[in-house]
Amino acid sequence: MIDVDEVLAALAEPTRRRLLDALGLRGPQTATTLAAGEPVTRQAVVKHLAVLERAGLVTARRAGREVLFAVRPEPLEAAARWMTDRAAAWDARLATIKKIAEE
Amino acid sequence: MIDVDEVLAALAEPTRRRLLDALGLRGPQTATTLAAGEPVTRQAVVKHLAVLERAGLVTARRAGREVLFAVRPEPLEAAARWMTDRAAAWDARLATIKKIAEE
DNA sequence: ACGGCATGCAACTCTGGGGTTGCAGGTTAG
DNA sequence: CTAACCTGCAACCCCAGAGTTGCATGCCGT
Repeated sequence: MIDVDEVLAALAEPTRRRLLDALGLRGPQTATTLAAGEPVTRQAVVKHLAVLERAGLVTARRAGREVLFAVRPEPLEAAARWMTDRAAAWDARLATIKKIAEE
Repeated sequence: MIDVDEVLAALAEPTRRRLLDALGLRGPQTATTLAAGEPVTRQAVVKHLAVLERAGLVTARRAGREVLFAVRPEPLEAAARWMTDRAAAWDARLATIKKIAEE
């Protein structure tokens, strides 16, 4: 369901991370509002939000003439699990190698 | 110490993730060996390894005429913590907003 | 000593994606 | 009704970075 590849690609961008922080800190906002706090155009923000939405990190909700974006924590948690799983696997592997080397 | 920005940027690349998987699965290997299992040149692999090393995800160890690369789990764990922290903060924020809306 | 293999360095190509501008389409407030 | 405001679409610029080729350097085994 959650595509870790897309989540990681989305998080690789500093501007996108700042947008997520802004949404997480000050609650749901529109692209225009977000753009006011960023050094880029509204259009650039819109594109970033599209990437974030594709990764499942934000959801868009229409309210009249404006579109509110809100964060969604699940993909972050999934990506974090993906990482800890790999880290654990590596640790196990390294331990095995060390053990073999000691014999 | 560990720069989450660089870790995320490093993990955003599919080839780099595959290289990490190869190293985590089959243990320390040289750039040449790794390149044999990838659809790209050895030079490309070398560049990727440089990025991974800068992020702290791998370490290089010289052994005679070859250079062995090995994974290092710590940066992954740090990045995972970074994510879960943010996810938790968002959850708290969302709960607060929901509570306010209900009153 | 030398042939073979692995690394190291440099210059070059080219595509993806971040950013911009300009304008058209809706919606709301007054 | 209309002016103001926000969103949506399209075309365009630009550069970082992924990838390549070619060659020089360095280490090993025999």
